[in-house]
Amino acid sequence: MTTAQRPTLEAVARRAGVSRATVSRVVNGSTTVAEPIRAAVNQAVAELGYVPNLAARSLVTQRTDSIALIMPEAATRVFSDDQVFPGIIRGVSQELEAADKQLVLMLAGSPAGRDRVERYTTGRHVDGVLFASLHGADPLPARLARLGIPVVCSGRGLGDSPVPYVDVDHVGGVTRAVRYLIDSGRRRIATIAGPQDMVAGLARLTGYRDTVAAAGLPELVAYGDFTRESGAAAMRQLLDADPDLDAVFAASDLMAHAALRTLREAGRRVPEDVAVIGFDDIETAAYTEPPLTTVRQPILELGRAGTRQLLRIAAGETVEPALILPTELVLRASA
Amino acid sequence: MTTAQRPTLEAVARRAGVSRATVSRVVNGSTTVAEPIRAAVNQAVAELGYVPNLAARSLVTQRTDSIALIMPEAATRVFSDDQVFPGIIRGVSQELEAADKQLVLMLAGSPAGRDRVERYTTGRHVDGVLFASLHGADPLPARLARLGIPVVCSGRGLGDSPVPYVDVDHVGGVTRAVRYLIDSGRRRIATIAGPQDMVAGLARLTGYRDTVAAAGLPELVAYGDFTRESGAAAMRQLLDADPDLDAVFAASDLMAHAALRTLREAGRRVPEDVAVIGFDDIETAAYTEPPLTTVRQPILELGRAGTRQLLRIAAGETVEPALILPTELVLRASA
DNA sequence: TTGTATGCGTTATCAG
DNA sequence: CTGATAACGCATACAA
Repeated sequence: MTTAQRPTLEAVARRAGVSRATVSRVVNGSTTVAEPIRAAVNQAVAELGYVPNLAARSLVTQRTDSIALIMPEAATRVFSDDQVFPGIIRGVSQELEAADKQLVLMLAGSPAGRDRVERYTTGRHVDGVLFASLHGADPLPARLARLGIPVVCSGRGLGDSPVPYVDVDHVGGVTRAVRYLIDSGRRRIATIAGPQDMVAGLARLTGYRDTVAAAGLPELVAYGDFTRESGAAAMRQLLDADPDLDAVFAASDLMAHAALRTLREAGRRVPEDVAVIGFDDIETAAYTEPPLTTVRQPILELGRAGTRQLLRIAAGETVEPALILPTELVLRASA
Repeated sequence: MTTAQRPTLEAVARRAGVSRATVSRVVNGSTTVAEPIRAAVNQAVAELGYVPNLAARSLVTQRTDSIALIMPEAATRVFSDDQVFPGIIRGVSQELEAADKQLVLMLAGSPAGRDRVERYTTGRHVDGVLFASLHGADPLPARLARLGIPVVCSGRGLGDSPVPYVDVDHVGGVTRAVRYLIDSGRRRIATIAGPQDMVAGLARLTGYRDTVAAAGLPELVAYGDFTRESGAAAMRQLLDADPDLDAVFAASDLMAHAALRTLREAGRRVPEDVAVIGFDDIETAAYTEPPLTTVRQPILELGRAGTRQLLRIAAGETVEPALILPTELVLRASA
């Protein structure tokens, strides 16, 4: 284990026969350095394999060149089977890579984890914080914002906080889906709603309610938490409550997938007897039996957009308080 | 944007009426501090909301209290639909949380991303590096190890590098699966192999080959890359090559899922005509038509174990060069 | 047990 | 355009 001493600015300076300050200038791309000197320095850097010490740099610059992505750990469990979790991360990562910043990922599950996130972020160990899939009305984003720390929520949080957010057009997507069912002649349209402590759950339910109400149709609601198990249970409830229902909109593809099976087990044909539409457009949606009609949300873009906003704030710009990404109805065989 | 000046050790010291050194001792839990003084310091820390500056600390300690998790970006795409990606991350995250270290996630997709990873890790900006799902014979892990940087590979890399790794028992799992097919009376057992530039792809194919050979049965191989599309294509090839095959082992559940559909489209009943077994045990496996028999790998544990090994190395301990986690055959309806 | 002094590797402010 | 030199905030050897 040869802990090879890492070359410092000083070493490079000696080798190139210049001062530390000059090396620093070259390394940071200052334009006020004579060409031959710059070349000499660059050569020394290459020869020694010099890499700046980030700790030292950030001590003086007050920047860390890293941002934190906070996700409730539940998200990684609930969404383990869809693209939300990996999608957000990939989006964030892509945008960060372009900005040459690091991604510090924090999964806040336990209360201890929450504390840890709070300590870390309030401690200004990162240049900005991106929250994803917030549950309930978390006060942390607003607190960070008050401390002057750049914050963005990817997926709006509950409650009215002054924190900028990006989200997808839940209501618009659901409205299109339910209206499509209505236009296809469905009249007893049920919904499997998502968790009501998340905007994604609430907004999708609202979209359903408003649309069936506007058409003068009755509403029929059961609740799940986006998972398959909960979707199956909700579908059974719905069937019990109204054996004659002829369509169901599920607030997640996972729940829709489970509904498909539950309907089959109950002897219903999809889409002949009951039409089914989901939300997300996970990859599996194209492989269900029958393939699932669903509302696609641009999940990767959600991560990217949130990150872009965050970087802009960190750069001192001001950004629009809300950014809504479009959703799209993807027609397959289930409706 | 009130950039409230953050309190430093100095400020706490003044407030508590002691020296900086003493505050530092208390903050770092040194036992050689008199109780009343400790109390006074802790109170001052609380009142001022003091949080240590990590950059300053790591400048002097030479530690960063963070580790990097490197994943080829392809993994997040290919595995977007299964648990591998989120599972590893969750496992790593859990173990890191217990150790109070941060997770720096790097998705190395493009060549530029690779360079970035290399610069960052060789620059000793993290206390250790965990590689996941290596493709090909990446020289980076070995190079880091030579530089004295703690490294572990989660999922063994190709080639014989001296880098410690943790992996699952691919061969054992596949052997059990194929033997189960043989014991069920299947005689024309095909396989959809994974990418041959990854150990996961290679080892699973080896397990298949050895087992059918030992039983004196013919081998029938088509190749995929773990994705559904590739699985569908491979299944068609297989059917063309041997319309009478009566079983297929797919090296991933995604490919098995696609095979299920392809078989149905080809008029085969599963499991009556053709038995199907997958590998991974993703959540979707329980929801396919019919539910998929598969080899379960402990993916979360893979992340955890890798992280534990890494932390031990970083702590100066030596660890076993290889750690193999058991796999398990999960019987459902498809075989 | 506590305080003093030093240095970690950079960037930034000033002279020259 | 370049070179001293002073912070940045902390941990630690050493002295008291």
